[in-house]
Amino acid sequence: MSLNRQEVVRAAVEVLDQYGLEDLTMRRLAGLLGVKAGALYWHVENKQTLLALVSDEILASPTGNTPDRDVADRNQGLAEGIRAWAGSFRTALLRHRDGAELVSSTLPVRLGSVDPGEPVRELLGRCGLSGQQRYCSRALVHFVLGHVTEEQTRSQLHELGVVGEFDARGEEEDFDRGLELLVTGVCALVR
Amino acid sequence: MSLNRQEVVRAAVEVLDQYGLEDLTMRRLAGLLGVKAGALYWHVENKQTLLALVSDEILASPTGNTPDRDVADRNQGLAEGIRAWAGSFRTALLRHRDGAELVSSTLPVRLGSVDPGEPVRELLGRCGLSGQQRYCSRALVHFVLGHVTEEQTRSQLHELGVVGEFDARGEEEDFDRGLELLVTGVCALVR
DNA sequence: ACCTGAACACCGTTCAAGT
DNA sequence: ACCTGAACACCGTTCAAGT
Repeated sequence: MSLNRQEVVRAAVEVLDQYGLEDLTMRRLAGLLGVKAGALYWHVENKQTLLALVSDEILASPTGNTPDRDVADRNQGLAEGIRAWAGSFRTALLRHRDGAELVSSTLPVRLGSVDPGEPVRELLGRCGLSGQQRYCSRALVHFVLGHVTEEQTRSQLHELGVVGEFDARGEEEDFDRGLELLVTGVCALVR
Repeated sequence: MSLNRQEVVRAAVEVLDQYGLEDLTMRRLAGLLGVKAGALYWHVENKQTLLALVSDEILASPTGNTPDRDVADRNQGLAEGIRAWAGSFRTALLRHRDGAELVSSTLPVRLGSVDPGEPVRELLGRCGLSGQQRYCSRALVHFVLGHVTEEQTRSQLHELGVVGEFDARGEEEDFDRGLELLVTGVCALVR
């Protein structure tokens, strides 16, 4: 029974969840798969593309946070659409240890095939903001990734006993209120 | 003539600018200083704190972008104050190769002593938004770091001939317009 | 087709021992 | 006080050779 790309990626997600991004090494992954490190290079070109595949897996997983399909068709719909997108994006990242850091590191390299900003650009297009899609989606994606990266880093530092408090409720509040700043800004663009 | 902490940090900034964050290794840094790698541990406790010191150096450097002192005292002053802060923050990051990535990685660990969000919290306080300081400054810092990280990564990929176009003018436009979304959102909080 | 063995060129960090 | 030498326990990647 031989390996294939999918199994390698799924095992990588397991290593990520158990040991974190820092300890997601080719040798450790090979160990979990009962194989030597060199064998992995038959299935993936290098570590960077493997990380891009893991990133795609994280972003492609459904979150149960999907918006009502027909809510998003005017101004109130724009705000709700952005909130729903941001919520499910954040949820997807939080599902895996170091999810936000991994996606952040992998995104600008453009090796992955899933673009988390795509749904929000589509939404903006439907709301008559075709000329504002690029910079609005960039701002929104950066906000979510930055916020969740900080959340996950702090929660891990807390678990290691390094830092004082970690208030999950407060983190979500800050996320929602910070997002609302962008929602207000985007909605103000609509005539 | 023996080394000291300051010289180590300054040499680290040189290595960063010439070789990038990935190649800022203790061995390479030691080489530049004419010393063996182990010697560095007499001056800094470990690599992570060294990176925090480098991050502080980057953030502490003046940018010539400082705002007019007495513009920032009402609503128009709030918007202008945020723009000035964001501009000088971005400029400081752009002064060094991988500046944004370094600061991002170092910030949540809280080993550094310079907090880039501090000036903006002070500004918000002066404008009657004391209850909104934390989440507003977080959103602003995440936006700037995320945007500049993407700018620097893309510009490097472009130099390596990996990716198509890199339009510095367009990047700055996206930055300004994205920032304006947050400026609008923050200003809407003022009664 | 898929994997092993073994190497190459690196890492960060520690620590006895030197001066 | 400050640094060397040498080691420890790792990395990602390549590639002849095996099956």
